Amino acid sequence: MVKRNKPKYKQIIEAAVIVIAENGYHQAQVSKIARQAGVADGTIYLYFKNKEDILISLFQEKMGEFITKIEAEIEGIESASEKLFMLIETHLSLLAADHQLAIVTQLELRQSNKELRVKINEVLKKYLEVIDLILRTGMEKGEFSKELDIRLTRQMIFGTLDEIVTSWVMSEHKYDLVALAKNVHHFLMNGCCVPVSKTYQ
Amino acid sequence: MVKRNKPKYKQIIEAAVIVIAENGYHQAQVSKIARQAGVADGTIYLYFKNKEDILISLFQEKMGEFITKIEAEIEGIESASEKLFMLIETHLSLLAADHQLAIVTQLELRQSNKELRVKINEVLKKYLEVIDLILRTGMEKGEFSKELDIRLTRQMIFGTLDEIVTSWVMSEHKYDLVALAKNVHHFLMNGCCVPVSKTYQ
Amino acid sequence: MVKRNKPKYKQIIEAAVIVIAENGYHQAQVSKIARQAGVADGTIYLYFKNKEDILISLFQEKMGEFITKIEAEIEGIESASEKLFMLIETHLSLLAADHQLAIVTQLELRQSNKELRVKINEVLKKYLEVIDLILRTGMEKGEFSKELDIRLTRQMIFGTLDEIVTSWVMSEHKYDLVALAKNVHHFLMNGCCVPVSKTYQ
Amino acid sequence: MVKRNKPKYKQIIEAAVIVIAENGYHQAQVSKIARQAGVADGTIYLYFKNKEDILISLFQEKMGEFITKIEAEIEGIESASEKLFMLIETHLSLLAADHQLAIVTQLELRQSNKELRVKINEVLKKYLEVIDLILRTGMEKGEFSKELDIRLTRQMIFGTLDEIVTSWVMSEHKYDLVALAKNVHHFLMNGCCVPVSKTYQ
DNA sequence: GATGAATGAGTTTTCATTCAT
DNA sequence: AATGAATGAAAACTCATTCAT
Repeated sequence: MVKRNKPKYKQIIEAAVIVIAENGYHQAQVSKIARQAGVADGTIYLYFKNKEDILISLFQEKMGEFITKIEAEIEGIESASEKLFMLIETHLSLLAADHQLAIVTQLELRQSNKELRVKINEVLKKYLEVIDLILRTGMEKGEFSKELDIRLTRQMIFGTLDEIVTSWVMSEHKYDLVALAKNVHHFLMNGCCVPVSKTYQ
Repeated sequence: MVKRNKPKYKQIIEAAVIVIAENGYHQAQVSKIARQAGVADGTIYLYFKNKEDILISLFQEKMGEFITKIEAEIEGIESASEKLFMLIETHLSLLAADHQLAIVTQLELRQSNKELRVKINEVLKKYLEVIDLILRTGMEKGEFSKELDIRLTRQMIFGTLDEIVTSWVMSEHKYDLVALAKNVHHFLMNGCCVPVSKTYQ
Repeated sequence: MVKRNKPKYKQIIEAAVIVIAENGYHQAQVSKIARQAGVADGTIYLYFKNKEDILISLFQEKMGEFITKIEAEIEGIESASEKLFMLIETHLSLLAADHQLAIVTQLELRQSNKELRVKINEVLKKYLEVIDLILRTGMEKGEFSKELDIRLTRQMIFGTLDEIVTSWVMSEHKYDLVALAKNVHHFLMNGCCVPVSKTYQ
Repeated sequence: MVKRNKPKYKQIIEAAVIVIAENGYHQAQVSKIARQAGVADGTIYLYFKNKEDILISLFQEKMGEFITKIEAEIEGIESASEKLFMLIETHLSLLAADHQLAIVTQLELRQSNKELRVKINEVLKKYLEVIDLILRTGMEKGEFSKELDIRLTRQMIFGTLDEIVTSWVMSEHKYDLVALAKNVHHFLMNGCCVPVSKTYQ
């Protein structure tokens, strides 16, 4: 049985989310996480190589669930545009539903050192590939412009979503994040210019 | 004469940019910055209240120049769309032209604690207001959709630019950042959908 | 088991006495105390909140023993005058027997900041209460003048003893401190005037 | 003209008294004293060798005045006992009349390092000699017991006075210090025992 | 497997003093 | 005589990680 499936593994990760959300990245000492998890400091090191490993594992676990859920949601959908809408809505819903996780991923984990963020980016790649797939599908189906620069478009979609969620977290969740999905989708599909075609309709 | 205008003030800030870019945020000790600036450790504290104050001042100075230059570029332009293009191109140009500054603002300063980042965000607001102004102008002139949610659109534009520059920095400046301006502008104006109107024209 | 009873607690306090006596208050760095105690610097902070806490605890422990011993010595004695003599002799004996402690309490700890000295004074209060008790007993028994101002008399007795010990420490323990007890007691009982009564004897 | 007589010399010493009384010994930086004195930091060093020299000079000047005044008060007095009373009363009066000076000499200057306190003790010697002289006079005149140990008695008198004033300063001058003179004198003359002789009178 | 006491490296900041003007 | 900008040495404390039990 691998460590990943033992109860204390998840227990420690959940404790880390809570401790980081409540105390901030720099005040999330290993001993605090251990206390929150109800284990001894040393026990942490039976499940994780070091502190950084807790954070990477946290991100992997949470991002894994995140991607799985999004893929499940968009699976049966035909239209690329609708797939994109569902990705946006699920992205916003999942983070709106878990304030602590949102704080940890949008604010706190970004304070980690460059090394850790490189590893986080590797985990993120899987999510970016989901976006890429939607884009390629849309281009093949003629829904999206054939001239899209995939990498650039993916960066813009991800950057857009990320900034929106971060702003929402920094505003202390004052407004309804999910309600923005429709507008976000419309912007990503049509930009901010006046829809010329419609004026001729 | 205020400290801000004394030569050592700027000298220390330039030293901080170099030291942070080369060593990373967490390895940028005050003594290293002092050595780079060619002053004694204690001299730093004649110009800055504490280490955090160096970083905030750095961001204020650089962001101030950044905004001033962008405002100068877009000033005489009539069309909001062209203003937006110029903002994008200048944003990318300025950071492409100063690799060290790009590393510091896109990667290193984000590792700072929440307190510092809150202060950084206050400085950022002035830039976001420039974007807002372009959006409002464009809406009034009929160039941009009248239904734009200003806050949301501004977040998407800034999030897009920020993610593009960050990706470019993390790729270690492997490609031409400024060359992306045209595509970015097109995406922000038209989104990723097939330009329906044009097919009917 | 509370920290106070763990062996390292006392070990660190004894180390602090030695280091302060040998190096002086301002040269008694935490790392020096740790080295003398045979523990790591960090271990100090498992037993003491901060450096000041070491010094307060040192004073509390030593003053606690001091008072306990004096109370034990004077307990069975009937006469208030003899109680006072025993207090004087024990006070001088205990400090004469521990040169290092005498240096620390008479000279070095007085260099501490006001905050620490306020806390030291709180500990001292318990000793002053022992003096008060002797004075009240003596007044009730008719041994001491009924017109004594308790607070003032206590201050004079303590001030006398303190100055004598301090002078002895500053003289670098050149003479026999305990031998002074008899004269000190006589002075405190009779003052410096000619014993009028005796002239009539 | 020696420095001692130049106006800035006294000006700096007065500034030091004020700054130390208001801020405490450890918060009395040279630059603060300079500002209070209305001179530049560097000017201090035209009048004093170093910071310690300010403090020693302060003590010398103030103690000099102190001794001069006390000597003037006791000069014409015949009786040693009355001389002693006048010394006590003047000692208490002078410090009661200058709260700032009392704080500085009783509390703040004692935080200085051992080296400085050794020099302070040298200045104190002159005062102790005044006490010694009274004692010797009294012994010669038959007012004081012929068996007095001069050094010890002087220590007890000084220790008594010092402790009384220190207690008063620490109580934040809550009671009338000078009013205690009579009782203090009576105690120093007769001790705390019941005046046996008088009962026979 | 679990514990938790012990370790020790590493950095910001203050402030007395100097000296060119 | 007076200035005040510049200097640079020095120390408390935290916390990730280990390892004997």
